[in-house]
Amino acid sequence: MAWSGRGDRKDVGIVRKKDKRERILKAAVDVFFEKGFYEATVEEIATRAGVGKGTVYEYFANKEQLFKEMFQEGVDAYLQAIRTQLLGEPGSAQEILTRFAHIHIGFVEKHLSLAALIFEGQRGPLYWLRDWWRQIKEKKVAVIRRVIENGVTQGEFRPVDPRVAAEAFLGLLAVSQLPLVLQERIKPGSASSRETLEQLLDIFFNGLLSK
Amino acid sequence: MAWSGRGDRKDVGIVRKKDKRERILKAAVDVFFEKGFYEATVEEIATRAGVGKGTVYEYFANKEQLFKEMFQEGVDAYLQAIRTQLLGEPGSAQEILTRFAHIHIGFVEKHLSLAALIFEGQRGPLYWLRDWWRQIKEKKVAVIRRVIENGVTQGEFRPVDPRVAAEAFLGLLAVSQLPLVLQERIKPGSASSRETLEQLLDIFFNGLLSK
Amino acid sequence: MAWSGRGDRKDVGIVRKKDKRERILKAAVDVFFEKGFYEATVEEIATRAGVGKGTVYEYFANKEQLFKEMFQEGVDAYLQAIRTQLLGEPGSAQEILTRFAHIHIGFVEKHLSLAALIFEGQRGPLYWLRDWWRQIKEKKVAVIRRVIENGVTQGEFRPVDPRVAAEAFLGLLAVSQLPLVLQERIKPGSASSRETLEQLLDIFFNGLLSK
Amino acid sequence: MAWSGRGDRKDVGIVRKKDKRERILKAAVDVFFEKGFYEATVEEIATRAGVGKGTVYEYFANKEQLFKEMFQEGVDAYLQAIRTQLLGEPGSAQEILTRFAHIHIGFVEKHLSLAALIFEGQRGPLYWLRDWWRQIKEKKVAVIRRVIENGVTQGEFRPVDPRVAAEAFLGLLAVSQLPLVLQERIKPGSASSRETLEQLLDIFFNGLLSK
DNA sequence: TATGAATGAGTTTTCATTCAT
DNA sequence: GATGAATGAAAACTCATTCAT
Repeated sequence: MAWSGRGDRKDVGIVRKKDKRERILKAAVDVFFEKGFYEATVEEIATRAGVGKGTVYEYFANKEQLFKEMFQEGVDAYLQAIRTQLLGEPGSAQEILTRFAHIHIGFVEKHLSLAALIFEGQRGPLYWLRDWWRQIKEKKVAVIRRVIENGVTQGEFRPVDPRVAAEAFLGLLAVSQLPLVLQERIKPGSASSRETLEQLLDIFFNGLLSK
Repeated sequence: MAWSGRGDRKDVGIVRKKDKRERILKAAVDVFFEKGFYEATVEEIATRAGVGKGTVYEYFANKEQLFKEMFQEGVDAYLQAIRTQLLGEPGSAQEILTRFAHIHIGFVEKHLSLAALIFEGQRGPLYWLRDWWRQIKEKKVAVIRRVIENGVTQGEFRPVDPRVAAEAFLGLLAVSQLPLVLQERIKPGSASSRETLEQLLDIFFNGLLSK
Repeated sequence: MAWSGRGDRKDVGIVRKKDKRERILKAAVDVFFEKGFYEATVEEIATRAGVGKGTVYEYFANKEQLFKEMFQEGVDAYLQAIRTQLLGEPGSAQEILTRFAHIHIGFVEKHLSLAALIFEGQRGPLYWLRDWWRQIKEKKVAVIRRVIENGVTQGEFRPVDPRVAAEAFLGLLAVSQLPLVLQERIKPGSASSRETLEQLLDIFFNGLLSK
Repeated sequence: MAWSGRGDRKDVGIVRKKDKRERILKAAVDVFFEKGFYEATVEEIATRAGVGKGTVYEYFANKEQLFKEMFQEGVDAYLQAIRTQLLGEPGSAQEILTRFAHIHIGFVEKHLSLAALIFEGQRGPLYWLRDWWRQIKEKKVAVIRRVIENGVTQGEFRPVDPRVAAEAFLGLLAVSQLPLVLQERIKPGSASSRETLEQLLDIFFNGLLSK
C-alpha cells in the first residue's frame, strides 16, 4: 500500500506497471495537500504521477473518488500503524497513551502531506468530509477513552470524564502536530514537535494523575 | 459592523442603502459556511443578500476579497470581544484564563458559522488562509502566553513553557468548540460545550497549578 | 415564435435582447440538421447564433434540453399550422386530405431543416426520440383516421381499415418530402415535390389498377 | 456471412478463429441498434462479441468503418435475398410486387435490428449515411419501377409515373415495417405487420375510391 | 448606484485508437 | 494474432467577472 512506508519500485528502471495506481495516489496526496481539493486539477495530478490524464480515470471513477480513496487509504494506514505498534507490551495507562502519542506523531512526521489532509481536515467537498472526519475522530476517541477509563478504574488517574479527557488528549496531539502541518519552518530557537509533545503530555498527565 | 451582535433593524421598508455591504457580508458568512469557499457561488450570496450579482462587485473586488474581508471582520470582532471583555477586573491567572475561555466560547456560540470559518480553518484557498491562520493563532497565543507567564512568575502555576501551555490551552478550547462547529446535534445524554469546557479547564488547571 | 414564418427583428440595427433565444434556436435547427445531434457542438451553435457559449446555457439547461425544446417548438408550430389552416371550410374527405397534404408539404418546404429533424426522425439520442416520434405520429394518424372514417361512412371511400389507410396516407406524404429532406438537388428533368405529391395522391385516391 | 440466415454453429467449444469477424459484426448490429452509432462504444461491442477491444481493430479500421461494413453487408444480404427469391417464377406485375413485399417484410422480421439500421436510417454520421441511403433507395426504386413500367405497358396498371408509383410502393412497405422497427409491442387487438401489409397492398393495388 | 445578461477561460470526463506484451 | 492498459483530443458545462443600461 502506498503509505506503508517502504520504498517503491526496486527491481527495474522502467516503472512497474502496477505501480500506476500507487503513483497516482502519491501524486494526489502531494497536489491535494499543496492546493486543496478544488484548486488541484486532475491534469496536474496525472502529470506529476507521470501518466496521461485518461489513466487517472482508469483507476478512479472521478476526482472525488480519487480523493476519497486517497483519504481512506491514508486513514487505513494510520489505523494500521496504531494497531500494530500500540498492541505490543501493555503497561500503565500513561505509558500506553504516551506510546500512542509517539506513534501518532511519528506517522505525522513520516507522511506529512497525507497526515495534514487527514487530520487537519476540511479540504474536500465539505459535506462528505465532515461526516468522515467525525467518524474517524470517534474511532480514535473510543480507543483513547478505554485506556483512560482503565486508568481511572485502576486509580491511576483522577476521576474524570473519560470521553472529555480522551478528546483533550487528542486536542493536545493536534496542537503538537500543527506546526508540522502548517509547514512552519522550525525556527531556530523553538522546540521541535517532539519536545513540545513531551511538555504537552507533561501538563496533561499532571492534570490527570491522581496524587 | 456585521458581527457586532445587535439585531438588524430594517425600519424603512426600503433597505437602508449602506446596509448593502452588511447584508452581503452576512449572506457570505452563511453561504461560505454551508458550502465552503469553492462550492459557494457569488450568485447565491447575492440572492441571499437580496441584491443583484453585480452589486457584490460594487463592494468587493472579487469573490476572494469578499471572503477575506468577511474573515477579517470576523477576526476583528473576535479580538474586539476579547479586548473589551477580558480587560475588566483582573484576578489570578487562572481566573483570567477562565474568563477568556468563556468569552471565547460565548463568541463561538453567538456567531457559529462565522466562528467555524475562522477557527476551524481550511475552507478558503489554502495558500493565503494558512498564513492568516498562523497570524491569528500567534496573536491569541501571545495574549495567553503572557497570562501564563505571570502565573508562573507568581508561583500560581508550575514552571512550564508558557508558549506550550498557551497552545495547549487554545487546543483545549478548540476541542470544546468542535462539536458546535461540526454541527453535531448535542445528543441527549452528552455534556454541553460549556460543561465540557469546564472539565477541560479542570484537567488543564490541575495539570498546571502548583500544589 | 421562431418558426412562425415571419421575419425577425425589425426595429433596430442592434439585435434585440430577447431575440437571443430565437437566434439560438434557429442556429440549433441548422446545426442539428447539418450534423445531427452528436456531431453538433454547442460551441458551433453558439457561434452561428452569434452569442457566446455560455449564453446558450442561460437559455437552455443543456444540449439535450436545447434539442428537445427546438424539437417541441417545431412540432407545436407544425400542429398549429395544421390546426389553423385545416379547420376552415370542410368539404369531402378527399378534399380535406388533399388540403392536409398541401399544408404539410407547405410546412416542409418552408421549414426544411426543421421539418427534416421532426419528420425524418432518429437524430437525437434514440431512447427519448423514439417515444416522441411515436406520439407525434399517433396524433397525426388520429386526425387523418377520423377523416377517412367519415369518408368510409359516407360511402366516399371503399370500406378499408381507417387506421391503416391513415398510415398509408402519411407514408405517401413522407415519400414526397423525402427528396427535400435528403437535400437532393432537384434534377432538371425530375418532378417537383408538389407534382410528385399530386401523383401520389392520385394513386392513393384513385387506385392503381385499371378496372 | 453474418446475415445469411443460417444458425451459428459453435461446435468446437473454442470459437472458430475466423468467426471473430462475424461475431463482431453481429455484436455491432445489436449495439448499434440499441444505442445508435454515437452512444455505442467499441468497448461494448467488443465485450458482447467476446473479444478484446483491440481485436476489433484487427478486423476493422475504425468504428466508422465497422459501421459501414456492417451496413454494407446488411444491404448486400438484403439485395441477395431479393435477387434469389424474386427472380424465380415470373407472374403479373401485381404478383411480382406482392412477392417483393413479402420478401422484404420477411427480411425485416428476420433481421430486425439490422433492418432497422438499414431502413430506418439516420443513425450513423449523417453525412455519409445520407448518400448511402439515397443509393440504396435508388436501387430498390429502379427494380420496382421496371416492374411497374411493365405493368403499365401491359395495361395491367393505369398509366402512372412508374417512378412515383415505385416510391409510393416502397413508402407503404416502410409504413408496414415501422411498428417492428420502432419496437412497438403489437397490442392485442391490433393487426400484425403482415396483415397491415396486406391491407396496404390492397389499397395500393385496388385504389381507395369506390367507383 | 444597481443590475443581471452575456461571456469564455478553465475543468472534468469520455472514449476511439494505439501499441507493447 | 489477440489483448487491454495507456493516452489525449475533444466536448459539455460552470461560474467569476464585466459592462451596457
